[in-house]
Amino acid sequence: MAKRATLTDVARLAGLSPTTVSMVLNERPNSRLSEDAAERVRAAAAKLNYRPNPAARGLRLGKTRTVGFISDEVTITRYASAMIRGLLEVAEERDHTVLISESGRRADRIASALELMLDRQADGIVFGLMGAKQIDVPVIADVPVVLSNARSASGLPCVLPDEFRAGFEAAHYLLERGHRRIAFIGRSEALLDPVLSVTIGARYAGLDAALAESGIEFVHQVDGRFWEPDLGYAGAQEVFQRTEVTAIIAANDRVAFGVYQAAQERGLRIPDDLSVVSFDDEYLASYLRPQLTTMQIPYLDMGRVAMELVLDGDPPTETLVPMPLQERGSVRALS
Amino acid sequence: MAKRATLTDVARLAGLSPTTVSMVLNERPNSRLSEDAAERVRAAAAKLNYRPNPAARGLRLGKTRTVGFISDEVTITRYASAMIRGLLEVAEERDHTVLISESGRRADRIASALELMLDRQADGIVFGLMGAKQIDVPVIADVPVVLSNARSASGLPCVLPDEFRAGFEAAHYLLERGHRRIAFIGRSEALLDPVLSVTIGARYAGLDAALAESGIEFVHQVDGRFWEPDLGYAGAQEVFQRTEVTAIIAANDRVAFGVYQAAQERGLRIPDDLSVVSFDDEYLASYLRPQLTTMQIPYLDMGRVAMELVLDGDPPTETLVPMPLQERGSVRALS
DNA sequence: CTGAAGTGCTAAAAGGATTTAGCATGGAGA
DNA sequence: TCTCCATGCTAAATCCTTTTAGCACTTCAG
Repeated sequence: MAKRATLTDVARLAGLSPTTVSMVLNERPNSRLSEDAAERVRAAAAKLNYRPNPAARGLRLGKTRTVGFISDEVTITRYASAMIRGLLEVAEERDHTVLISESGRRADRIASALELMLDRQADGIVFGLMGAKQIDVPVIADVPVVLSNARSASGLPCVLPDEFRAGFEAAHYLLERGHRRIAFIGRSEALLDPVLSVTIGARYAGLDAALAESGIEFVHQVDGRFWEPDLGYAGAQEVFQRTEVTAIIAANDRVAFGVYQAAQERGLRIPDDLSVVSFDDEYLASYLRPQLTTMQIPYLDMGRVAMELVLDGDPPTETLVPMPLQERGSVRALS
Repeated sequence: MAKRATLTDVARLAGLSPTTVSMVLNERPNSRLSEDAAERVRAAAAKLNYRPNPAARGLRLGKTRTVGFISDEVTITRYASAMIRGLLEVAEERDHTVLISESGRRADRIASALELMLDRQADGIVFGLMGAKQIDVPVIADVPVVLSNARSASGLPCVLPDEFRAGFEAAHYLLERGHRRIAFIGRSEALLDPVLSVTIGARYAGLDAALAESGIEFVHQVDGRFWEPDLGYAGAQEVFQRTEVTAIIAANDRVAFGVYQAAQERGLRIPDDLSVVSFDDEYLASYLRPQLTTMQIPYLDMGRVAMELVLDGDPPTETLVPMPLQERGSVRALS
């Protein structure tokens, strides 16, 4: 593989100066160059397969066409990696690349990841969290910063899922299908703390608003802060003992998984005897049988939007991304 | 935030030349500089919070301390993102950063992702696949390339899980605990095609070798190429109808998930009535109850090893990474 | 006493792109 | 005829770091 062609090589071949070549290739607005020259430049560049040297360009421009992505554990866990896909998609569309770094949520590691990105002269920075929480990010003046699925106390621009609407729609979906005796598993005061979640409150509020609109309340609610299958299993058992329901809303898919297990043990068939709706759309949701109807956390779109905001600059304080309903087989319409 | 200090700024403050500063900070071996000068340089650098400009350095050196990672869908799916964690860990230890790009397994997209990385002057490239398959990667002379969880027809250096040993150990684990009547679900001739998998053959061979060592054979095997819960469910039903077993080896965790469902329906309790062992260690494995004993695909370590090989240069043709046994609750020792 | 070797440091070039300032040329207007 | 302006292009500076070549001085060996 021959050495990479430089601007000077192109200029020589085209019989013009590097200045001219640069101007043509960058299509500078106010440079009145002849169409003939432009044509020769383009031909020469193509012939030599010219690629601008990013280091040289970065040195001169102070821009690197690079965006840094720092996350608590988005990259490295399985839940939220769709966020990266969104970031990468947009970056590629806009001819940027993405530098990735992990850091827990320990402030010092965040700071050092950030420093790394700034050292590398990233043109912008996206912070992404797996769960929508509040984080402290050092404020930086130089480059645009956007938080994806997170909020900061300092009011940095952020992208969050529209949990209120999702909560509303989840409940509405059941109500619309005639359900009136509905239980909820996973209510927790503790989760209203922004350190743990900045969106759960909206999820609750959306659910409650939908029920209120129909003039009803949950027939039973199970408190629970740790949203794992255990909670769903025990919670569903509690529901079955206390009252009769036609539907259960689970705080997330893992809780719903537990509900499935409890239902099966009790001989209840989903969705014939019990409808289930939940939140998140983890991959688990499509493995269950019947597959789970759930409100998706839009990691992909949050990634896309965050990247767009960073690249466009001047992002608004808060951007909400819709959580689409994944309609599958766990809900039955009552006649 | 004041403008970033340059080498010249440091030199001025230290009362020395940029040359000297560069030599001190890079600790060049054969430059006999006074300890006094070195001390002054370090003090000045610290005071100005000097960070070398990576673009300038990259321009001069032709190195970027950057490694490109191209994958089919490792980043963007949930299964294998631990590989990235491994890559990032090692990169950080060695003061490198990772550029990430996705591309399906379509040759043109791979080529363009590769071109992107070379454009950006990556010092090395790692290709990572979610499932261990064969891919065609254009051979490049300039930079080291390592395949992680993949093999190429052209014999590029690769890192693969040690499936033979894993197969052997999985079977051995059951045999050691007194199991003799064992079924296997997920045998498939078709999967021996390297386009679909380059490791399944070894997995089978390891299983067979362990049984052979004990002088027995599987009491029943279920063929199946698509390793989803359906196969496990139907396969287990088939096993139960045909014969009596004390243990089932599932081709992967999703198949095992189906086995769990079939067992539960039939009133068999795991591990009391039926032991289950499988492969992969997806996160599903720890959600099942009882949790699944499974041979882990070592994505993290494959990532680490691949990055180390790229950074060290001159990687061997094939490196095997052990697949650790995740010992959980799905196996019972027969008295 | 002279030449060689060693010491501690620096000037200047190189790396490849972008950008500012400005050089010829030709035509239009006075 | 002379000035002015537009046109089409280029020389040279700039971004920041690394590296080569070498300067000026001292010490040592012969």
